[in-house]
Amino acid sequence: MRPSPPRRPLVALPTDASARAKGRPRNAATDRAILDATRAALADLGWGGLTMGQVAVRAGVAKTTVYRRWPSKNELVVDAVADLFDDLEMADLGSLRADVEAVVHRFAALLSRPETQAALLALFAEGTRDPLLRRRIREAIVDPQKRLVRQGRTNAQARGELPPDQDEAAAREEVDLIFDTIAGAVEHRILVSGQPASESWVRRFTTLLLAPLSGLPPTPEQARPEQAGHRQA
Amino acid sequence: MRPSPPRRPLVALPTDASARAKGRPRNAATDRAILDATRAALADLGWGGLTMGQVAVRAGVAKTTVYRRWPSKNELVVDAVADLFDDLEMADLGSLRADVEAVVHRFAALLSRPETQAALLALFAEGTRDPLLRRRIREAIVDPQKRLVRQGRTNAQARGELPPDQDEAAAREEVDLIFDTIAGAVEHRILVSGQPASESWVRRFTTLLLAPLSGLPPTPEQARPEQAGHRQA
Amino acid sequence: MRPSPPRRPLVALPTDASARAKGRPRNAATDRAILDATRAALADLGWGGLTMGQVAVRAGVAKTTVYRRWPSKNELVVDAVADLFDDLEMADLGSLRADVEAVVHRFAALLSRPETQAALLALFAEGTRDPLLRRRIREAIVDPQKRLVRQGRTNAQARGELPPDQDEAAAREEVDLIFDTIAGAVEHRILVSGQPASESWVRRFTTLLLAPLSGLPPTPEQARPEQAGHRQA
Amino acid sequence: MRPSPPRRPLVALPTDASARAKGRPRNAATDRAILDATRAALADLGWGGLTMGQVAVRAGVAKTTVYRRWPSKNELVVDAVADLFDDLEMADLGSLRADVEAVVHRFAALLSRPETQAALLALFAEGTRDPLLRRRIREAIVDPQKRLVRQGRTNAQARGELPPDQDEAAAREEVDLIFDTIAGAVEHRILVSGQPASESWVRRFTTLLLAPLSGLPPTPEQARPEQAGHRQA
DNA sequence: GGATAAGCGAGACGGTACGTCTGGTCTTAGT
DNA sequence: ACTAAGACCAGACGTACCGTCTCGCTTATCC
Repeated sequence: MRPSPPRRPLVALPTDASARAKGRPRNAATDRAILDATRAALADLGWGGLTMGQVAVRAGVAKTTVYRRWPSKNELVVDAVADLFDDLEMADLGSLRADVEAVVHRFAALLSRPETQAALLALFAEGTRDPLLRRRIREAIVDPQKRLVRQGRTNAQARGELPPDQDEAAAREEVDLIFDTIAGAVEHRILVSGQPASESWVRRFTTLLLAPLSGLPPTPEQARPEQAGHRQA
Repeated sequence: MRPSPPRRPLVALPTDASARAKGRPRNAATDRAILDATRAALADLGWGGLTMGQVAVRAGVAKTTVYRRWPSKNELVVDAVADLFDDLEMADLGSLRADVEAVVHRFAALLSRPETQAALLALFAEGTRDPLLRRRIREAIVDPQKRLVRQGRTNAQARGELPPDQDEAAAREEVDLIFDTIAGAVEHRILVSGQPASESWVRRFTTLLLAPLSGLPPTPEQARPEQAGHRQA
Repeated sequence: MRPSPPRRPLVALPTDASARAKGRPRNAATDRAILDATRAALADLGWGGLTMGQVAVRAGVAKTTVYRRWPSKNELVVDAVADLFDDLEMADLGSLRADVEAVVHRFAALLSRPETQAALLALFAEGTRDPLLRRRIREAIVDPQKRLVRQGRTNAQARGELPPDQDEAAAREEVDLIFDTIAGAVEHRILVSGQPASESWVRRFTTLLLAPLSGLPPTPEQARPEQAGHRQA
Repeated sequence: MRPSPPRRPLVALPTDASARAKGRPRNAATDRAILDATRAALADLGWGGLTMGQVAVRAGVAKTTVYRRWPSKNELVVDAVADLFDDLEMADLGSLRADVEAVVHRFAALLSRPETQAALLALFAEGTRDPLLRRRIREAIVDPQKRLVRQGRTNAQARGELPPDQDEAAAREEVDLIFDTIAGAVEHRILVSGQPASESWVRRFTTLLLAPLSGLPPTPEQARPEQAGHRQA
């Protein structure tokens, strides 16, 4: 759960624990209720149908109380959705391929939830116009996922499947590339093409991703029709 | 430009040239004016700021006239944006790598236009809830791009860079995978991460895509720190 | 009923009967419904409880429709209340005293209606700050009453009870004085002191008003305890 | 300044000097600050613009503090305005006419102050619906003025200009009539008609009021155009 | 060439949500 | 007990668009 600082939810919050806030303190349970209501409303009504008033009603709270904590629908949804992404974790299953497949599956599962579907692209679309929102999205939603890529990399390096980083900047670019490719492909597959990230699709996609790692074709049982000597266009 | 049938712009349009419409015919220039106004408004105001009323005003046309031709903002924007994608073409530059890089560049250029940025993700987001809209998006925007992948494949097969298709279904799955990967990665890079698809990024991404094609490392100048010696391991 | 011109309800309305209004014409019945709803709401809820939303609901009309015709509560109430004053008429009962008593009674009756009570003073209070509103109140509500004084005067002059006007300006000042005195006294009696304008009170008040007309005491049956023998002292 | 009882400013205030209040005593200066702030805000913003919050801010005091002392805007304004009326006093200038003119002038001067204008009619309007408020207005504002009429009467009786009261009830009715007439006429002149109570107007109005006292026309220099034998309609 | 029919512009209309404001109550900490 | 500060609920505010409708007018084809 994103914290909900007294006045400026977007900036760094020193919250000088010493400086006790004046006046009546905010009800912490209200934050949870609002975020839950937001997710429920998103799943029910979609992005377009989501209104601050609806959220307030569902949370059993006055509209002003919602606005006091989140200045707009965008910020609110960022936080509501970010919660969903907090659960993502990198598995360490003993091989890079297994780890990648696992994370792709988890990401796909997340994108299949109605509240995520309703919110994610709409949020990205808004972020396109509003740099502040984009930054917030990045911090709350995108970067935590990027962390997974980094961690998977580190794990693989520890196992000797990948060489250690030599150039810091190059490593970062590599992570960005891998990340954009994974996230973009899965999102496009599920949200735009509207097809599920099936077992087989995930296997093929992982094969594509890992191809640079070996001059050899992947192990036979994963390589299906497309593998015969040439893999793709 | 999408044609604009008298009543049902979404379904097949017989337009039995024989059955001449009764009453006063529609002004064809109005279609163009509306679509242009839509794109301009998108670039200026973004998806959220775009309203049918604004479009009408900018097109110098009555609101009813817009509604008569497009039943809603969604449909209107699909058509307005689809026009932009009509220009995409597959180059035939003599090598698969060159062709891929070229098409990625063109796609990236398209996604950098303000009207595309404002519209594309928002449209996809709406499509998430409305299957009809999703189908329409697919037909008008996504599939034409998929065609590029198919064509690039065919070209490469003609050159001998790729083997001929053996299994129809497998080939289709292959195309889908490649397409989702390219489209998703570029969209994510530009629209979500907010970074340009630089020369270098495109090169590295293409290398990733084409890796399965060879047990050999890519040409030296593209091979940078991150893979040195490990591609073949 | 105050007319309700298409856009500027406050200014003179040429309404070049020739220049047919563009667009869909307003529904005339809606004007009536709104004004009726306003009076009903005033009587039920008082000035403070009256909201544009309530009026709209009671009139079975959208809030925007109310705002389209009257820009604010003030203007709306002016018109709604003005209707009530349209009924006031000067009787011609054969004597100035009878005429005055009749008009005072009618005015008092008007001020006893709940909708008038709720509205009149509140309206005057607002007029205190807003010169435009004051002018509008004067035109729609106050002046029509002043007309009664003038007409009563004319009638009395015709009967020979009053001498003809000699000085125009003086006559106007005289009318103003009489009018402010009558209106003010009745309003204060009913609305501030909260006591009814009883038969007896009206008689005594009329006596006070007409005293300057004669050096003689008023007719005996009206002269009651409070003046017996002392008027002439 | 109205005293400010610990809890119930509306009811009788025993303030048993013996019964010392528990806890921290109220700051008496705060009462003054709040009432001053109320008058200032009234003059600046008018009745409609006046809010408890505004008053609190201007008085440099917490909203709760205001509410603790005055349960609502109405009560607060009654007290704030009542202060203004405390200054009214009956002069004793040697003749009834002079006394009446003097008191009318003072009353008119009071009604010309912005804070009075903003408050008085609005208060009366509210009183129309709320009997408790009406009573409070009467006690705090209206009755003190009525006292002036009584006192003027007594003075005039002492001088022999008026006969002594014979019937208690009749005298009271007489006072009420005179009072409603004076107060009403001046209020209407200034607040509704929006014209000043000029020297000349006051003279003519006084003449009207005093006419019953003599069968003779008033002294020549006061009797202006309108006096020639007949005074008015 | 007059009937018929649709296109078109203008604006009324009933709705819904907006984001803000105020009122009045409450809940804290500090005096 | 009191003040100051601010959270909180409730609900009105006036505005913006929505998508539909009702007009008067125009512009075509068809009989």
